Amino acid sequence: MAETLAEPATRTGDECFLSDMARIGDLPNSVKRDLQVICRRRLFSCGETVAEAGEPSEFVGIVREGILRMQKSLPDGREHVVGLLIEGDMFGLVFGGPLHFAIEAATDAEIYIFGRAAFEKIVMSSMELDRLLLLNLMNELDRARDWMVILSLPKIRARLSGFLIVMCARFQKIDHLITISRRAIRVRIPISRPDLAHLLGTRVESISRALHALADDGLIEILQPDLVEIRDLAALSEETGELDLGDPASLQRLVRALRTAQG
Amino acid sequence: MAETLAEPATRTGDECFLSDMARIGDLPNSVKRDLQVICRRRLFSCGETVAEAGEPSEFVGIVREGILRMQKSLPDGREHVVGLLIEGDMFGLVFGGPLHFAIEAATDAEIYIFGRAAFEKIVMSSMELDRLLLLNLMNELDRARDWMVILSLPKIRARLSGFLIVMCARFQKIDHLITISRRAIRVRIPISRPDLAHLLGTRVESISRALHALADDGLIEILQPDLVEIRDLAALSEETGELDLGDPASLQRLVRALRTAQG
DNA sequence: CGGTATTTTGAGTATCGTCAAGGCCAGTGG
DNA sequence: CCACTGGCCTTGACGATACTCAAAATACCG
Repeated sequence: MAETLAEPATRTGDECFLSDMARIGDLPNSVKRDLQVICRRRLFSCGETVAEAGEPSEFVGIVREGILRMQKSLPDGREHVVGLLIEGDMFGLVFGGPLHFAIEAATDAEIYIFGRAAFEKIVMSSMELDRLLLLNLMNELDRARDWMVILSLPKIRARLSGFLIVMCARFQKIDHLITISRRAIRVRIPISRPDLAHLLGTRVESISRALHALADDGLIEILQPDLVEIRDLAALSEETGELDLGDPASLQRLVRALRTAQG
Repeated sequence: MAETLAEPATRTGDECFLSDMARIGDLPNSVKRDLQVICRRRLFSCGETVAEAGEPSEFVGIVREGILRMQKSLPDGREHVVGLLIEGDMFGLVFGGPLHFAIEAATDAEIYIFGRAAFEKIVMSSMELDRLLLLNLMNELDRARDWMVILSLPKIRARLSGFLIVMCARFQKIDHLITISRRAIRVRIPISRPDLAHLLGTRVESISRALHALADDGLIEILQPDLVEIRDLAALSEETGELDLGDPASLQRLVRALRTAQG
């Protein structure tokens, strides 16, 4: 299935593309070469299914561009978003059983795909790649726990605030999602309202109301439906009850960057 | 700190205790021997802190008996439960940075502890142990996602139902938590109401009300505050919107066991 | 038996979910 | 070029649910 549109990723002038990906650049050259050989590039357009749930996951993927959403499909037809995958994220169980959720493109996306068997072979030959997988998993686990903390906040306002903060902390490196203007941080919300509602465990209407409530109180400004400017990061953080979401250090880095831009 | 009360685990007649632990028994004998040597046994009483958040996690642990809770501590003093660890579960980041949450004993617990440096050395020498760590992490990730799905259910009744079902599915092997009587399944809730409330993202009062609401509708019976009998597992499952939580197979096993006991 | 902690119940308020309607934007076809 | 359609976001009103505060009941422990 995945092979139909796949094309070899070893194009001229792009031989070291893997080095761009988060953390993969640190691998020994021999491993990178091996990965390069089995790597295929695929494009998905928004809404397309990348991997079905319940299948043994015939490939491992790395997101090159765009956003994927992981979702559990409920028997009644509704779907529940349990996480987002962004640039540099890996997915697909490497040695495990079937996937417990589906993966779909939340935006147009570009993905690097590795056949599972071949990938596992390389993993077994490289301690470094093995370690990378382990770290990647720990990272994902941390993120899942962050979502848990956010989801268990009682009010939608607080959950939405948590979401925005996580976006800031984690998606900093994605330049077209977070931009630091002279006066504030601008966050582009990369998923639709229904998806966001599912992710935060609520309905579209509540999301809308909470967002505008935050705007009315001056914590944020809604420039476009999917583009908000954070006016008061500290207050936003207070909304969540001051939890330290994601990597506190990366938030501080953001605050520093903001001060530099202002001063 | 952990060393003060620790004692060597290599007691007479107990040399292969590690084999009892989930999945560790499958490791090659040489690895088990290596682990055995650095393993220490520690007892924690209910409420004690096993590991602080923010520390680089000086050891790796495996729960032998009892329940630990993982929690994020909020600056305002409250604490947020993000997961439970039971018999056979491993914890402690192996190659990673600092722990992002604290671990406390939710009941009296017995734990096997491995010094981190020594443990990592063994991991690096054993592909099998390395793989075990990977699988363990994937398992935890799955569980975290299950919690996410439960937490994003809108009604407390549904979340509580989800919790009970997860208890049934995952804690089956722990004999003193789940017992199958002739007519129904009995679940012992191993954590206090405040902890349960935090875990499900609500307040103690709401937990109490939801629990009694389920009881009034005949889905469960409250034998003791922390001991409920499930009268109608199917209906309980419907409350959650029919999500397939945890391992559906293990629930089916439970249902079969129940039928056997009844027939 | 008394004292403390936990659990439950109650009443009032705030929030959220639901249903319904309206506005905005993009793509389609006349 | 414009009306039409469908999807998405927003707004409003109403009922259901959950949170807050307070107090009573129960279990737990010495």
